[in-house]
Amino acid sequence: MCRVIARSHGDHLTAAAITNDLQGSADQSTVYRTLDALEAAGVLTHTHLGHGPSVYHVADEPPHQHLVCERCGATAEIDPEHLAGALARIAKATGFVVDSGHFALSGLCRDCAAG
Amino acid sequence: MCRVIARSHGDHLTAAAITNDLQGSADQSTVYRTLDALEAAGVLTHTHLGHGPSVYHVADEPPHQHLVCERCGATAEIDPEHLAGALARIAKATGFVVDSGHFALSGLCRDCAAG
DNA sequence: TTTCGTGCAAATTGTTTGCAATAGA
DNA sequence: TCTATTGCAAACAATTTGCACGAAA
Repeated sequence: MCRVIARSHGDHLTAAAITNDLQGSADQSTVYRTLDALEAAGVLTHTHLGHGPSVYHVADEPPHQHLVCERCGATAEIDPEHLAGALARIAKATGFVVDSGHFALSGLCRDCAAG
Repeated sequence: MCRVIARSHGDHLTAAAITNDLQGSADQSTVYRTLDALEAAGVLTHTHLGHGPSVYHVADEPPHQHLVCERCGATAEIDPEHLAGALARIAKATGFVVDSGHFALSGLCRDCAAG
């Protein structure tokens, strides 16, 4: 299973996709348990892209902020720096340290916003 | 059911809470269907606070941005203006029109961040 | 032998759907 | 009567759990 994840470097995999890639060599509860362990160990992180399943990716990738279109499901990745100033201000005002990457920002992509 | 929602003005109710408040006078599928209809009509909106159920609130409330602590579940509401500049920049750069209120921002509250 | 990792199946949570019974226009 | 709204139960998706079995220390 680690091979599948290593091979996926740069990708965003769902637990189901991994289970599937493994073609029976590990069952879905094992996949979830392993994913949990790897995440606790700091090797992986997961992100909620929207309503569907979470996606996992290796933690040493450059940080990125996900955008998901509510209507068509299109996704984009942006530099989290875009939010840094706002999040710093929020931290100062409220004490909350926001991890903006954990949940995608949802909205409308250019096409859906235009349509 | 509309009475329950009207009475809740300013609150954030889960579908389960509404069903519960209704004490059997409407079943959970009816609640979801009504919520959908009211949302399509623009009367309500829903927000994903994190992992649990969505919360619904009347659409004419002043807009607010939710913050949820990943560790202890504490929530806070802030003025969405904090994000306006960043979101405008994102829109300009990517075409994405972000609806930051649809998903809460997750992170650590002051206490959990300190601990 | 004692412990750990795994598979399997079943439970959980939040939400949706099919369908027949019912209420309204 | 024809249509729209319900309730009920079952389906669903994503994830978690209980438990017994097999491998490994």
